[in-house]
Amino acid sequence: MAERAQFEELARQLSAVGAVKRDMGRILPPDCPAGSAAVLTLLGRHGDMRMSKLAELLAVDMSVTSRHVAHVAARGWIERHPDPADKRSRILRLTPAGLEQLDELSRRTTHLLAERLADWTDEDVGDLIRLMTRLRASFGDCRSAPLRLPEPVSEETTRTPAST
Amino acid sequence: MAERAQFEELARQLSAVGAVKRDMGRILPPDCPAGSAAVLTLLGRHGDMRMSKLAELLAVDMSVTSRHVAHVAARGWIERHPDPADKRSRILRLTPAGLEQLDELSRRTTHLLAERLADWTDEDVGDLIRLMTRLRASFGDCRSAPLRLPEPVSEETTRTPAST
DNA sequence: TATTGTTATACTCTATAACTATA
DNA sequence: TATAGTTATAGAGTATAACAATA
Repeated sequence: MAERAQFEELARQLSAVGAVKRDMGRILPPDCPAGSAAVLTLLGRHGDMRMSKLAELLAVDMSVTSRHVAHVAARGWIERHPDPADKRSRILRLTPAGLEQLDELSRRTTHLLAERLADWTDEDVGDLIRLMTRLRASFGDCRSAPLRLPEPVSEETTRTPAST
Repeated sequence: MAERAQFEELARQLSAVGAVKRDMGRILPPDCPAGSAAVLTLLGRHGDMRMSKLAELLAVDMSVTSRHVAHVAARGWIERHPDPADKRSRILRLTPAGLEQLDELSRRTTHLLAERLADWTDEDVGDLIRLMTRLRASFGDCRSAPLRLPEPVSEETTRTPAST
């Protein structure tokens, strides 16, 4: 168990990491704020899903999810299909334009991070990712979905954000 | 240098850490939102300072700092003294009531983190603090260093022109 | 009656720009 | 003219509550 001073420092770092997030937000494409980018990213990683599932992954209220999704859908980046199994639900799916947008997002964030973290080793970045993932999990975050981040690109037919 | 997939994952974690921050925000005392808490914390940690210095530590615009400070001052948690060396400046100082509020803040955040991170070792927390601190340092003065974006792949996008 | 999703409303945080007071 | 700080305005993100459609 850590000490009080450490917890206070962690709280400070959590508060201050907003500056990094804002910096990332400044290089987003036009009409694609952070909320939209998160929607596209999660759909790209986890595939088609319902609103409620997306809200869970975003860890925000469904009303917030609805707004972000409406924004993204209005720009043609996703489509909302009726769920044959439950007419109340809507299945979200990336469009080809959405895949392009997602690729542009990936290119920009990758470029920014590669520049800012030029002196970080692969292991440094991996450690930070692992600890942040664990932090979210410790806060009762249901988002720890089986994300096959490692390298399972066995097939290219599904929506993978066109990396490489 | 890390790889693209790693950078994408880090971007996702940065986006998602907002859920943790919101969870922390929910246990703040009445009339003390996150912005106010950050002001009190930084004054408690670094001692009396001017607005411009506080804005730098907060990593937000001075106008934002001014609003937070006004909120905190209106509740009697800090005082704004004239700077004898520069009459444009104001020296910020915690009041006894501010110190009490700061202690309450510390108690609540420590309690929450101690509960959420019950299975974290002292070293785990230290590693996360170190890496987040380094992350912020690597982004440094992100506000004054606009990033040059790579050229879009094929289509002509409507990006902000030149920006110079 | 419960659940899925949308919409209305309000609040927090932030940046830009215009403004004042002083250097 | 330049700087420290304030205020007005606008935009993004979020949560709560009321609502509609379906289970």
